[in-house]
Formats: sequence, C-alpha cells, structure tokens
Amino acid sequence: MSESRDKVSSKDTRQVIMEATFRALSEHGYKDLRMRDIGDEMELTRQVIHYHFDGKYDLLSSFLEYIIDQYEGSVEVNEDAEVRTELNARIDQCLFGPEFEDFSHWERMKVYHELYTYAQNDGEHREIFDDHYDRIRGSIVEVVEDGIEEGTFEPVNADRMGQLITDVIHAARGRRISLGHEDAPEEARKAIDEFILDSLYASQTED
Amino acid sequence: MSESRDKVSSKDTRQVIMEATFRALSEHGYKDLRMRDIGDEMELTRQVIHYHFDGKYDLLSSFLEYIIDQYEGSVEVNEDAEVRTELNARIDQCLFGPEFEDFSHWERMKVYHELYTYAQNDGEHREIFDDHYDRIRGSIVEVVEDGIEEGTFEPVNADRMGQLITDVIHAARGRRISLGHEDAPEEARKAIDEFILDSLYASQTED
DNA sequence: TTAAAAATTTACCGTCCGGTAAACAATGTC
DNA sequence: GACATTGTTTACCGGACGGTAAATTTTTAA
Repeated sequence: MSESRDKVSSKDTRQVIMEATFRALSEHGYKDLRMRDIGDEMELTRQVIHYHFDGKYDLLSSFLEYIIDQYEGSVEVNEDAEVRTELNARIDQCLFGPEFEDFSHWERMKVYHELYTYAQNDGEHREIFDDHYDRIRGSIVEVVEDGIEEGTFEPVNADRMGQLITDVIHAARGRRISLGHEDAPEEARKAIDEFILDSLYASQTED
Repeated sequence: MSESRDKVSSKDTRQVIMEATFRALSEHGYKDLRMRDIGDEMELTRQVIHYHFDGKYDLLSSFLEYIIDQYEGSVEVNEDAEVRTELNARIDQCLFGPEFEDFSHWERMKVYHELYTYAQNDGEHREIFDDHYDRIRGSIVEVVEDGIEEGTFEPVNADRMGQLITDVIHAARGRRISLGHEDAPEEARKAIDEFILDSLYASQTED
C-alpha cells in the first residue's frame, strides 16, 4: 500500500502541481503567473515544484501536454454510428464539451486558449499545439470522408470542409472565452447547420 | 514652424513610442515585454515613456486603441458597389489585409491577435476589443442585409451569416499567425466561397 | 536675451520573483 | 533499528524590472 492513502508521495505530487498550475493560471493569466501563485494553490510549498520540474518553462511545457491530453481524452468517438449523427456528435463535443455541463470545462478552455495564443512565441509549444490541432481537425475530416465514401455526403473537398468546421468551432469558443459571448457556441452550431452542412446534404431532403 | 522639422518635439513623441512599442511587442511578445525593450526600439531613452504615459498599463491601453484604429482605418468601404462584389471585397480585406501585400500587415496582426487574447483577463481591454469586433462584424452583416433587401441574396438570418463569416476570417488569421499555416487565409477564402456563400446564392446560377 | 516651461537624460532605488542550498522529514531496505 | 534515498521545508540570494528624483537640455514666450 504505497499510495492512495493519506500521504500522496511521489507520483501524485506532479498531479497536484498540475492542478494547482491550472487554478493559478485560470486566476492570474499566463502573463502574470508566478511560481508563488501555484504554490498558493497547493498544500505543499512552492519550492517543491523545483524538485519535480526543471524550472518554470519545463513546468509550463508539461502543463501544456497535460491540458491537451485532457482535451483529447474528453473527445469520444463512435465508429459504428451513422455518419450524420457522428459528425453532429463530434461538433457538439468540441463546441460544448463532454456531456452534461461540466463546470470546469470552460475554465479549462480558457486556459487552453490562452496557452494556444501564447504558443506563437515559442517554437516548441507551437509544435505541440499544431500536432494537437491536426488531430482535432482530423477527427472531423475523418467522418466527412467516411460519409462521402458511403455516398451519404456530397463529394466535396473533405479537408477543406473539415478545416472550415474546425475553424468555426475554434472561433466560437474563442469568442465566448475572450469576449464573453455566452451564446457563441450555440449560434455557431446553428450557423454550421444552416449554412455549411447543407453543402454536404445538397442532393438529399433536408429535415 | 513648431514641428515637422528636425526635432520631433511633443506630440510626435507619443507616435514614436507607439511604433517602438509595436516593434518591441512583435519581437518579445506581450508576456515578456519590458519597458526596457521599448526603449531599445527608439532613439529616446525609455524613461521618457513615463513622462508621456502613466506607467506600463496606461501605455499598453493606449497602444491597444492605437493598433485597433490602424486596423479599422485600413478597411475601406464602397457603398456604391454591387453587393456580391462588395461582400467579397470586405472578406478579402479582412483576410489578406489592405491592398497589395503590406509587409508589416501580418506583423501587426500578430500583435493584434496576442493583445486580443490577453484581453480576456482585463475588463477594460476586453470591452475595447468587444466594441471593435462588433464593428468588424457589422461591416459584413451590413452588406448581407443590403443584398437581402434588394433581393440579390437569399433571405437568410443576416446576423448569423455575418457572424459566421467573421468567425471564419478570425480563425483563419489566428491559425496563420499562431500555428504558421501560411495558406490558411487562402483556404478559408475558398471554403467560404464553396460552402458558405452558396447559401446566399441558392436560387441563382453559380458562376 | 532671458527666464519660465516642457521635454529628455542620468543616476538610482525598492521590490518582486525565480531559483538554490542546506536543514529536516518521511519512506524504503537490509 | 540503522541508514540510505527520496521528498519537502525553511531561509536566503542575486538579478531584473518598473518607476522616480534630480540634473540637463531644448523649446516657448516675454
């Protein structure tokens, strides 16, 4: 019984630090984040961070992977579902988060988006995000391609279509987060339905 | 002859500081911007900034308005043009910048986008950006409404359509800037044409 | 020409922040 | 139970950064 009891020793500490970093980041923002702020969010002292991570930059890099993993882990795919249903499901997951309103979801997205934007100034972080973005877009493109192959969707340029949908999702989330437009995701959902997806269903009866 | 000669006294200094701030911001990023960096970008000493602005925050707030004014000033409207042409022109301006490749355009957009994202942590800056975003979206919605009124466009929800286009533009620019996807604006342009604008032209012959 | 006002520079300071070293506690091992 | 290893805390430092005060130059107004 080396773990899961009162003392959290070793591996769990990194997890504790990650969560504390999340809270600190979400309160102070990337620019004003101090190691001290992270320390204030945990029961341990801030110096313990230096034992587990090689300085502030290393910590933030690890955190970046941590929060991206959480994002991707929350997107569940269902290969067997009908393509129209599955496409809608994936769009909804990206726009509204996993299942019934998780209260921390938008807080996480806020931090995620801030890190995303700051990554433009750091080659390493930028690459991590680029790969991640690729996977998210890929999960949309995938369904579009499947739909085209089986003849359910019009034979459009799947990459371009997937990219467009991903962009709209991204922008709507960013608008909700940065400008406080609470209805942005819902409105984006409607716009996608009314103005974009019809290009996929063109030859069919709309319902 | 109080100005416009060798000595730049008074009003011009603020302009010099703004441009120096732009360069410093574009080199170091918002997070790592030091007053010293701005000083290094001008011929004057960094302390002169404190004479013209009330500290770092005041400087950045002024800079925010400065760069937004530049953005909006670069968008030219033509009320007389045919609505389809005018809509395309405005989309292009937002996506590619004013006229033939201005080399500083994307550098300015990079700074603009970074400030935009950081604004989420500052109520005052956030409001400035929100108003600005409203005006940009408005300039798109406007054309769509005109087109619907004169019967050139389908009677869609103009606000939703304008918002969608604005979102796509914003996302594509962000992707080019943050992830280095050089072709994002061009691809977005094609996607808008192929998958979105057709909802406006539905009853007409496509060309 | 000269004195006041405005603008800029030089020199300097207090504080804040990331990081480290050494002391201390807990855990595992024989 | 001793002792090495790992993990955490306490105490502290050096440098960096924003800001200021006073000296200096430039401009404006008589």
